[in-house]
Amino acid sequence: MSSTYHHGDLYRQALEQAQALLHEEGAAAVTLRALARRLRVTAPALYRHFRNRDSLLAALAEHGFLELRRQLLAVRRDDALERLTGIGQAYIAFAQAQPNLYRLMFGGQLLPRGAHPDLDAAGLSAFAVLQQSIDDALDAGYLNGQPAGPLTAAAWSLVHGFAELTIDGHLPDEQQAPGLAALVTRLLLPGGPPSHHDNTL
Amino acid sequence: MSSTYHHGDLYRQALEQAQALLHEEGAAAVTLRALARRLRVTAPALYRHFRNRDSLLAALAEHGFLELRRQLLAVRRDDALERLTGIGQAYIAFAQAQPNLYRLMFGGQLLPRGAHPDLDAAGLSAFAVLQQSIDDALDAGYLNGQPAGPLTAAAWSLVHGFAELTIDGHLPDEQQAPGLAALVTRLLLPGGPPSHHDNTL
DNA sequence: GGCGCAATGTTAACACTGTTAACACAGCAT
DNA sequence: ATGCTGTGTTAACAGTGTTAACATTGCGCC
Repeated sequence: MSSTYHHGDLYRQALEQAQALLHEEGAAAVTLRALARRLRVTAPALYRHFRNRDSLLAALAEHGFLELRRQLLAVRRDDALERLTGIGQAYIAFAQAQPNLYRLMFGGQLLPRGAHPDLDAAGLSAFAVLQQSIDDALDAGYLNGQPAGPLTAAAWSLVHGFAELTIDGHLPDEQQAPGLAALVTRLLLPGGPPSHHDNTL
Repeated sequence: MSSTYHHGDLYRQALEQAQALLHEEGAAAVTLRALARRLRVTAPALYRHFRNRDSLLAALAEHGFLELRRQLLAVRRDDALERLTGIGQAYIAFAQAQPNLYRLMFGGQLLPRGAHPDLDAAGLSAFAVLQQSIDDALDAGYLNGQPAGPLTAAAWSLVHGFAELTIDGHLPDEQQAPGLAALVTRLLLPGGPPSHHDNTL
């Protein structure tokens, strides 16, 4: 009827408004009908652009992983070890700035893996940044040459766990001071360059 | 009409079947109507025993925290440091054995904190076990006398993060070998007590 | 320019969900 | 026995994802 029968730009605007909904009210509020209302469009219109609701959520999470990767890549330090801790802090800052997005990315709502290949790929590409920075730190002689695999798993576990516990309010308030993030990311590391360590494979 | 108009035992059976549903199909499948069907009861009957669906989920999560606490308390070792790593591994084992329950407990679906006081209390009581074991390790001269607060935050972050990443399949498969859990829980720790010379207590 | 097709919207409908109000039965205390 | 309280049922409402059928538009093509 009017000039707006064809929205013309619905996919992009849907993603934007869905992001807004997610950020403001959480994943449960990202409902196809609510989203449609915001866009002044009927709900089935969204099915022209998303296979279903899960697929919309997966797109949001995928964007989240790409943005996380971007923010991790933006961390530049001369020293490899400082860059590693900087990346850890950037990771935690990302989660704390967008808790609802972060919960969607890791909340296990989009499992099983493989259901959304693009999402899996985006997640891996973010993970790769962390992995690379650990490899770099090892190459620079840090971390006592511990095996890279477990080291990466431990580092990611630490920042991911800390991020989740803080945004969910599971840690006492005093422990959420900004400085603690820095401290925690450093705790993993041995005090300095090569000293003896009795962990072995 | 029949002898089963009054079910007599609905609260307990509802919790049991809800646990089963959660374990088998995840939190999204724990629906009041599905639960009612399993119990051969109509959905509104459940409202005599639970304020609403969230409150049922909170009860499940609360039981989860109490069971987790029980399993952590069951870890007994002579050495304080060994007990600490044992607790870390028990924590991870709990999450891996009941991933859907663990995700409910930490998925942020039951926020904000304060909405379910009993749940918060149960969570704290589980956390307290970990905290106590760290205090004990510090008292025994381990962990280089680092400040207990950040140390606890880091330890919990590590095990929680590792648990979540593995149950969600975010870590490469090879890194999920059973031994890795042990290795990761140990990575946090300095090589041992400051030195091997005077380890009194 | 006009035509037809593909893209993209709408309407109507179904099955499912949480939730509430009104009603019905059971058992226990008086 | 009588009535009260606990616990279940029935009926209904609003909101959700999703699909089928239909309507409109814009663009390529003659």
